[in-house]
Amino acid sequence: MNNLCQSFTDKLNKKLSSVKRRDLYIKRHRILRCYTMMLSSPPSKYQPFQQSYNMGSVPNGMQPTPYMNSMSIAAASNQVGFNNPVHQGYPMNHGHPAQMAAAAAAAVSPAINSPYAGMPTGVGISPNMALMLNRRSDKAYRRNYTHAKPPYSYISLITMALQSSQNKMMTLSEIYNWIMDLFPFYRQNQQRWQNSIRHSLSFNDCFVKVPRSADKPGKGSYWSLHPDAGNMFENGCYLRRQKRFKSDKKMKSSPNAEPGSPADHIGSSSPPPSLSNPGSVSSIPHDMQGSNYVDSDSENKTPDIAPGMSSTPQDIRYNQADINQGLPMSGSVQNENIEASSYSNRMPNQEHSENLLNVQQSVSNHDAPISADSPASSNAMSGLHTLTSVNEKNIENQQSNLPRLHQGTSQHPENRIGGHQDPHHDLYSQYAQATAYAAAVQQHNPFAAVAAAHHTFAPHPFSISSLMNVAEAQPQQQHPNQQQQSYPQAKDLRAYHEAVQYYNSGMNGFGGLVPPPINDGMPLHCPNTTGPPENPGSSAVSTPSPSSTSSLSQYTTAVHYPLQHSDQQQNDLRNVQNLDRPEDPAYYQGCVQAN
DNA sequence: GCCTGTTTAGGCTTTC
DNA sequence: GAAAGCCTAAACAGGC
Repeated sequence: MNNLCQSFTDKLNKKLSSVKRRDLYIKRHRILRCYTMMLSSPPSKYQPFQQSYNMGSVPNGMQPTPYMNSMSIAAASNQVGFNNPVHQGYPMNHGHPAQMAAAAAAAVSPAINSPYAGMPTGVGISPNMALMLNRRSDKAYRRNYTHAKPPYSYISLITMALQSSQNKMMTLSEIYNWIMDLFPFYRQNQQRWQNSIRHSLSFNDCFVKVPRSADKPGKGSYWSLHPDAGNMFENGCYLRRQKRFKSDKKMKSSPNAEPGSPADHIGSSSPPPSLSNPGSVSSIPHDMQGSNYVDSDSENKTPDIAPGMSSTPQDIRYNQADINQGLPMSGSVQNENIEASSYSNRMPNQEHSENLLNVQQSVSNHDAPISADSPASSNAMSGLHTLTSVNEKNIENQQSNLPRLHQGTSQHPENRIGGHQDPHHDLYSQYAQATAYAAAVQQHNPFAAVAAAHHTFAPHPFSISSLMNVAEAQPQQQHPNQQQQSYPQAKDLRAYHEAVQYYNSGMNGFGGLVPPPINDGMPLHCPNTTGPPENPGSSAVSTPSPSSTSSLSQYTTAVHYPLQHSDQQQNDLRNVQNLDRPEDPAYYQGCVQAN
């Protein structure tokens, strides 16, 4: 009996072992096929990665440094993931040289040790995969993504920097620092790219020079974005402009510009108000500025919009200029500033903007809560009630648009991700915003209403909002022995890495196939099969943290959502990945890595 | 001298 | 193939 049991157990174990081996083989085979296809198409020379140097070699006549030697060590450890320290002295995770070995070892277990742990987008890579990649003669694939050139153009970088600035303007050196702070790649060869930055600033009409104020002496002028250039990167995706901005004439005072408005200070010697009051500028989230799913003729309509959900650049400019004029984002409530926001050439939505101003001003001081009985609160609620009817209509519009979220593949040019359009993102984001705003209004909560109006829901993953929010969400730890660096807080590069993957994914029209969702060699497991919310208007709308799994899954969805591929390509993708996943974004909510 | 800003030129890639 | 967008290099001028 014992022998029988033992025999049975042995057979069972053998069978299980066989099954495991077979499963492992299948998994590896799938992965191999995926990457074989992905790598089979020769990368374009235009892809910035090819310009980044290979590990173990010295590019562009640079002298080899200990740092580069460290990179070679990491390369020898098959570390193709993102665990490499960026630079000695930069406060990145694993950034200390003494942690090099640990970082290299961490490459085989990125889900645990990586600063990007939990990323469902396959940032890690298994030793087998790394070995496979190393077999390729093309050394470009053995690069450290941390030091790969970001996929953003210089114009994009400048735009991002300026958008991230509180004043929406920066000096040249501030732009330099911002870029170096966010992208370690640009901490080298500074002369080269900084020359290009200066060239871009001068050459492109989208950037305008703003003279310094008398009370802020210093070298160089401030640089700002041309107000009409606000939609260069339509939906907040900064990978590449859709169309170059051309100004007929160098920025002059526009007919609608009032003295003191940003436009009026271009080329003038008087300082814009934001210079003397740095905290005075609010901003409509850039991610919503370019949302252009609204009908094209909406410019001619009285905008039925919620704050921050303007449909045209003109509306945005007006709102933002209005806010810039009169709204102190910090400090006490100043009702008199409303008076300062009156324009001679009023636009149709001026009243709307003033209502928003009214609300915003009343709630802008978070340090001094406004009591329900205070004039400020009354003022806020007055403006809020005025806005309510407008927003109810807007929410209806959002709801009517939302079903397009689930319509699957669309080949309309505006829907191409490759064209930096992601209507799914825009619709969902704005619907979420409208819903949250409406809820706040219904609750007579001006604080929440303003927060909702100016909150970016699920911003474009490569927008400046995503970059900065993710960075803030993960404060960096500094080594106790580390000196204070010139870059006070190196940004988390996760969004950048996501952009890198997006760039390589082929979803932007630059070639290549979508890489499989692999993390440490294992396919992702998506437990959420509940599909899209049946009632989009329900409380299902949430506001995921940019760094949350949910948010990242939305990104994953965006990347793997085969919008612009042909049927054949989509079939190829499915065959390669053998995943048979539904195309509905909601399917991927809450994806986690399989054990 | 260094930094900032402008301009010109050439080359590459992608799109139409 | 042309046009557009982008990158890189370089020369030059002016200001600090």
